[in-house]
Amino acid sequence: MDNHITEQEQIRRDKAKQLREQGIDPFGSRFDRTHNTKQVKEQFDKLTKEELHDLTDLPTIKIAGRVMTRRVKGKAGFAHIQDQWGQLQIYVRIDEVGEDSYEIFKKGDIGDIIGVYGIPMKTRTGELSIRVKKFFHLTKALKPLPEKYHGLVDKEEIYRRRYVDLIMNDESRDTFIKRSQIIKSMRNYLDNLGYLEVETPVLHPVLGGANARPFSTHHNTLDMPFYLRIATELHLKRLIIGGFDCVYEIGRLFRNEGLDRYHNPEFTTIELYLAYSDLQGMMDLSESLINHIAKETLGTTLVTYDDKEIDLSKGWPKIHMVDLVKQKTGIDFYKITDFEEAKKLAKKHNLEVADHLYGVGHIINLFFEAYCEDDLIQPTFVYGHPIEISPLTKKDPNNERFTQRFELFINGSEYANAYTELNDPIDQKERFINQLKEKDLGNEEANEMDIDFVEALEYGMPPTGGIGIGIDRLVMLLTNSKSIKDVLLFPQMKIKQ
RNA sequence: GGAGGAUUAGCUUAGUUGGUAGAGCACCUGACUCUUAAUCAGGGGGUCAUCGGUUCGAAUCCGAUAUCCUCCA
Repeated sequence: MDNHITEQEQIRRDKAKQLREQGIDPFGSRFDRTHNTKQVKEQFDKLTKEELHDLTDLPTIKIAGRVMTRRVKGKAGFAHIQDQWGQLQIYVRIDEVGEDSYEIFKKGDIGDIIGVYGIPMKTRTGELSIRVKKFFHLTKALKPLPEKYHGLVDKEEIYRRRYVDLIMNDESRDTFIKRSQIIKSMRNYLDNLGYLEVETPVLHPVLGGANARPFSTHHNTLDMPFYLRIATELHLKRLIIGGFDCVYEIGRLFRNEGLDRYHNPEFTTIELYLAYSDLQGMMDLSESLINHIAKETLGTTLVTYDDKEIDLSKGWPKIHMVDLVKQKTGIDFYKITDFEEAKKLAKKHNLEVADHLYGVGHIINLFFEAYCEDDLIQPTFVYGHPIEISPLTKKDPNNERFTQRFELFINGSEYANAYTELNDPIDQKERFINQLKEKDLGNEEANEMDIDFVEALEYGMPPTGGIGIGIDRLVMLLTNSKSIKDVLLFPQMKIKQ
C-alpha cells in the first residue's frame, strides 16, 4: 500500500493531534457499557415518546459504537452509532453535554468510535434515541468510510477490506452471522445425537482421503515434507477403529486448485463417521441434518438460489449414476464392459479421455459430469459410483464394478459425498496400488499408499457409514450467495503489489 | 489455460465524434437546539490502474502489464 496521505486523512490526523492536546487519547481506552443497541431497542422501543418523557426513573444508558451518520446543527445534533447488533440514534445538545464535549462531537468524523452516557427518548418522528448527558471520544478513524447511501460496492474492495464491508453492508454482516448459526446448528444436531467432535492433524505425511492436488510444506526440526490435508477421512476412520463409534470433524481442507465462484484454496467441510451404519444411514442423516439446519436458521426448507426455488424438505430422490447417464444419453453402461468401446463412445460425445483413465468407470464418470450434473437442481442422491473413482468405498456386493457411494447434488453441484466405508484391508491395499498406477500415468490428484491406514484396518474397522459435506456451499445455498468469496470472511486474493 | 468485461477524487459514479475532467456523499469555512440521504451559502481535493504507442492534441484509439469479475476448459 502506498504512503500517500490525502487531504481528508491529513485533516483527521490533525484532529487526532488536537484531541491529544486537549488531554484526550485519540485512541482511547476501556468503556464499560450497560447496553448494546439491540438491548436498548428491546427495552425501550415499546414505550411511547410521552411514556419515555414522563418516566422519572429511566436508567442511564452507557453505550458505544462507530459513528455512521452525523447531522450536526448549531447547538444540537444527531448521529447514529453502530455496534455488532445494529444502529441507534444519539441526540447531543450543547446545554446537556457542555461546550467542550459538544465541540468534540462537532469536530468528530463519520467512522470515529465514541461512547455516551444518556437516557432513552423518542424524537418527534418516533425514533428511539439516546439523549446524551456525557460524550466520550474513544477512537479516531484516520481514514474516511465509503459513502453512506450506496455503501461499499466494489467487489475487490469488499473482499480485500472485509472490515470495511462489514461496517458498511448489512447483508454481508448477516451472511456471516448466518454462517456461524449454520455451523452451530450442525454441531448441536450432531452433539444431541451423541457424536464426538474431534480434531485431527492438518499436516499429513501421506496424501490421501480424496482426489486433489495438495499444498506442500516442510517441518524444520523433523526435516520432513508434509502436505496440508486434502481430507480428514483417513484419520477419522482410524478413530472408528479406535472405538469412537460416531465422530465428526468440522475443519479446513486445502486443495491446490484453481479459484472460481465455487472454489477457494482453503475451505471448510464436515466429515462424519458412524460405526455400524452404511450408505442408507448417511442418506437419512444428511437429509435430516440439512432439513434441521434450514429450519433452525431460515425457518423454512424452501430456499431461493439463483432465482430457482429449491425444496429441501425430505424425500430426496435417489438414482444410480448409470441409470442417470442412460436417461440423459441413451447409453447403457451396465452392458458396456470393454474400455476401448467406452473410450470410443466418449470420443464420439466429445469427451476428452486423459491418459490416466483406464477403466469403463472413469468413462461413466466423464459422461455423468458432462451430461447429468447440471440438471440436478432439486436435492438428489446419485449413487453407485464406479470403483475406479472410489478408492475408499466398499464395493456393491451385487455388481463389483460399482461401489456403495453417493453424492448429493443440489443446483447442479456437489454438496455431499458419502460411502459405506471400505473396511477390508486387503481390498484397500489393492485400491491404493491402483491409485499409485494412476499417479504414474500422470494423475496428480491420485491418493498415495497409506500403509499405516491399511495396517489400522487390519485391526478391524466395524462396518461404517461416512459422509463429507461442503460447508461453504451449504452456506452459499442458505444465504443465496453467488460466490464462495461471499461466505468466506477473508477469501484468498492475489497479492496486489 | 482460453474468451469477454471492469479499473476516473476516500466512496458511488457521469464523461458525446479524440479538443485538455463533472456530480453526489464525505471533507473544510460559516449559519442553524427534534434531525434522519438534514438544509442553506461558500471552498479544497484527480499521475483518469501502470507502462508504451498513434496523434498537433488521449480518460477516450492501439498494444502490453497488473488486479478484480463472469463464462468456458
